Amino acid sequence: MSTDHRSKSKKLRRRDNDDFDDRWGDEEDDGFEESVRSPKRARLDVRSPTPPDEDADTVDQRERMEFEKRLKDRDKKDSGRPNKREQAELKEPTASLADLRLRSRQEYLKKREAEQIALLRQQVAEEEEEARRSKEKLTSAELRDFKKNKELLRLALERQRVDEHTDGYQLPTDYIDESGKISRQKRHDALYQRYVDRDDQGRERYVTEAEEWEKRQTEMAKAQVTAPLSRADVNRDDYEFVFDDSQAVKFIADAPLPGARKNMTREQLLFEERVAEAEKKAASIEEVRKSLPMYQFRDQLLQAIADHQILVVVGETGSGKTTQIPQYLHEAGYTKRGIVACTQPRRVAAMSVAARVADEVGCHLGNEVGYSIRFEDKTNPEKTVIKYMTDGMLLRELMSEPDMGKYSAIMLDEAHERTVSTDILMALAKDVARARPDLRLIVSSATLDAQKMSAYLDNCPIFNIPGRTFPVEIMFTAAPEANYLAACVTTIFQIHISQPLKGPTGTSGDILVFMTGEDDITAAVENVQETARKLGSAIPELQVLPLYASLPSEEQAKVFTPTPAKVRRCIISSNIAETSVTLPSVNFVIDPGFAKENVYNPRTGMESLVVSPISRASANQRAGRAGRTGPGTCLRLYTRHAFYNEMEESTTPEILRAPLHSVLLTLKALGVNDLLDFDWQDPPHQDNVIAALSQLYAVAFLNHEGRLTQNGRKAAEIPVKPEAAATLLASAKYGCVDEVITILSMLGESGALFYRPKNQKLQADAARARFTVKEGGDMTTLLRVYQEWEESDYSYVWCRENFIQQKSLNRVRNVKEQLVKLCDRIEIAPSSCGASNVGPIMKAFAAGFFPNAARLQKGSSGEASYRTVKTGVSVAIHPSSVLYTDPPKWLLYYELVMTSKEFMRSVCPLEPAVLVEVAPHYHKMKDLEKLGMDRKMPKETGKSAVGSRL
DNA sequence: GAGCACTGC
Repeated sequence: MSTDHRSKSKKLRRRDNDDFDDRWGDEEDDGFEESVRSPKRARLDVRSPTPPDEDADTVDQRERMEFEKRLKDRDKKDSGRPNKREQAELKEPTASLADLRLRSRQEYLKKREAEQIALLRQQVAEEEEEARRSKEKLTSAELRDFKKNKELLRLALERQRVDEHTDGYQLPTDYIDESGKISRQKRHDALYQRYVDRDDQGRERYVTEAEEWEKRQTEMAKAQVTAPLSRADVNRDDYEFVFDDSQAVKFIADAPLPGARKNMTREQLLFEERVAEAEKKAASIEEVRKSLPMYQFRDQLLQAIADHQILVVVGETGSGKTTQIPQYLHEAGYTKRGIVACTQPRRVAAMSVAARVADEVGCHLGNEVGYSIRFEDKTNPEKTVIKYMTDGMLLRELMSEPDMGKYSAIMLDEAHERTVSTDILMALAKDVARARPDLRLIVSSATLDAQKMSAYLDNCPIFNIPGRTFPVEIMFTAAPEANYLAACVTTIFQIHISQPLKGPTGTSGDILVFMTGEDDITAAVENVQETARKLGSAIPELQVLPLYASLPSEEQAKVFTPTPAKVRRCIISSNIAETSVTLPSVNFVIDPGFAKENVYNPRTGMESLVVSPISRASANQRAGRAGRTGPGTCLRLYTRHAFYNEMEESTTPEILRAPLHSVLLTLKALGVNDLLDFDWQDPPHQDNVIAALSQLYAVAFLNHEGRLTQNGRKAAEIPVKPEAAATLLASAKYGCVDEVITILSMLGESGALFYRPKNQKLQADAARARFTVKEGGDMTTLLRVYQEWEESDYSYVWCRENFIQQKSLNRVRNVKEQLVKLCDRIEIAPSSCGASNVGPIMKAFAAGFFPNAARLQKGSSGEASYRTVKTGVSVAIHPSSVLYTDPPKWLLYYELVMTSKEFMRSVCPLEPAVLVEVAPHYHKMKDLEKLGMDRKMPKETGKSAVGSRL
């Protein structure tokens, strides 16, 4: 086709592969149609070569081709105005693609409605039964719920009846003419009004939605194609990028990730899955529980737990360990002696698993089975016997109850993820177990780490439970890929073109691509969309969706909707899809082998996000995401050699990468005094421990013996970083507790607070500038944002108008409420200094953040450069700060981050005299004066250099 | 004039 197109596609070209593996993109000259289902293709397709939905596909294809032929014929005939008969025919809604899609959607909705009503009916029946059984025990809230459901069911049934009588749709009265009949003409006019177009001679012609779409796409692609593309028209030369064999990424198959269903033929797998599905539908909860791989090991497991105080359980995904083990312990009577706790690294996991187990046990969530996470405690002290909780929550509980007295068994789930909290809990629980022989500790781990975990836990036995996942075929590239973004895009289309839309067992053939961050994800999404657009109707529709944590919720929700029929979905995601989010319809995973990792430098106190290669454990976790609902394929954009020789076995535990201030304070509060000799699974670097300890000493949370002071004990209760806790404690003295609490809550979210849509950057910046309160820098500006939101009565509209993420502000509100409650507990009296009174607030911040002081460097041309007082590191104000354009001589920073360079994020101005006043043990006026003087230039010049920037 | 992977209290 056009050279223009060719040159564009060259951007995506990476290297010429002489020996091309015919598993991918081996088009012969037998045309596109053939190649899609060629027997050769079936080699990659380890499952059935003829998918079960083939018939539907062919029918649709035929309809589509017929439709396209009709369109073409009509275009040819269209030299004169169509006669009446033709016109009528054209106006008749033919089975256009849009119509088909709409119809299938409607059918789907209808089916779904029926299902929902059936569910609701069942629920109401159950509730009525329960109400009969236990009238006096039900709370009024429950009764209200029951009543609501009943009403909902009544309305739904009523609506259904209306539908039955009126053929589903009602036309507005406008479409009914004077005689009371439905006017066909009027209706057609309305339907096609939008699509009336004029040809070059100014004659009217009707354009369907599909045509219009094609036209738009063709124009946008600037392709020199005049007729709409159809499969038959595709000239392979035009689409070099997709069809040129030399451009395809070459993959080599590796031994598949076995899954639990190894050694099964395709037919067996198919059969198994059908059986499983049938079971799921028919079986009662009890039967489902018995069908889990766990069940046949129940007695053995309970015996092992009875015999051994500590046990490592290796339960693969889908084994049901998280839901079943606590129930088994309950059934075996452990809950008579105390609560069975199960920790999770994530809040959603704790909530959803608890809900599931409550369902299985047959109780209301929050009674016998409950969960406890930050901001939400859904347990009942008298009733709850199985408690799911986040690891951090259990750690916090231990501060007031170090012997874990109320628990009879503790299960640390997902311990292989090695969060700081799980690591510390493991060490503490191991210790407590020595003193409490009745306590049972179960640690769940992945296969890879089980040995190490067991060695750490006094060589306790390892209990293996098989999982229920499908095998995943692993492919490596033959040679390293230089540009992983381009390689991803190429691979996506290799899959899309060569693989059937549906998996062999009827599961969806969706693609999941792992990218490092928002930027890459956006770029990849645009690239894939652009390429798909150029190909037009030559390929099946490809729906591309991004997924990452800071994406607005409504955008995120899209990936959880069912993939439409005849469409392949391609989700381009950050690491969020590795553990936090499960996408069941994924059959192909593309793994470039990178992720962003947080690196902390204890010497400078600087954090940075670095793109680094992932570990083998991570890579296998990613691959496993392709085998949730059926056998899958994982395409790794790195070589087998790199996998085994260049990648680490497992991800560096968080404790080796994170700042330790808060962790050490927590440990001290738990009574651990000798930190360097603490029984770490992986001891943190000494530099880091020492840096953290000296910081805690500086804010007087530790005394010279390294013991917790009274303030330190209070600070350990406050879930913010130690400098912030010190600020909060100091605010009582300066009478600005309320303001400081608000600011500290805001600072935690300040990064994700403002959003700047690409097309409204100026408006967003203007809205943001409106909040600026220069005297107190970012701190008072944040205060003002919160206060205005509060005044708007926490309005959603207000957030939208000011380009602020409401999700973030809601979190701020939660944190603030929690801090207020905590202040009451640790006896900090509420006080307020008034919004316009910046002085006390600045003093409180200086009292907590005094180690984070920086001095403007003079003589530096261009951008204002600072030097940190304590470490002498060269840093700059982050451009998102309100002080960026007006840098003060002295300032305090909340945190240091390294991105494109070293930045201070969230800063406030500072008087050096205040620094000496609040921290005389740390800062001496003499030293500060020395810093303020410049060797080369007199003081005045420095000042005017700043002044000239205004 | 920059930009934030993901959790958790």
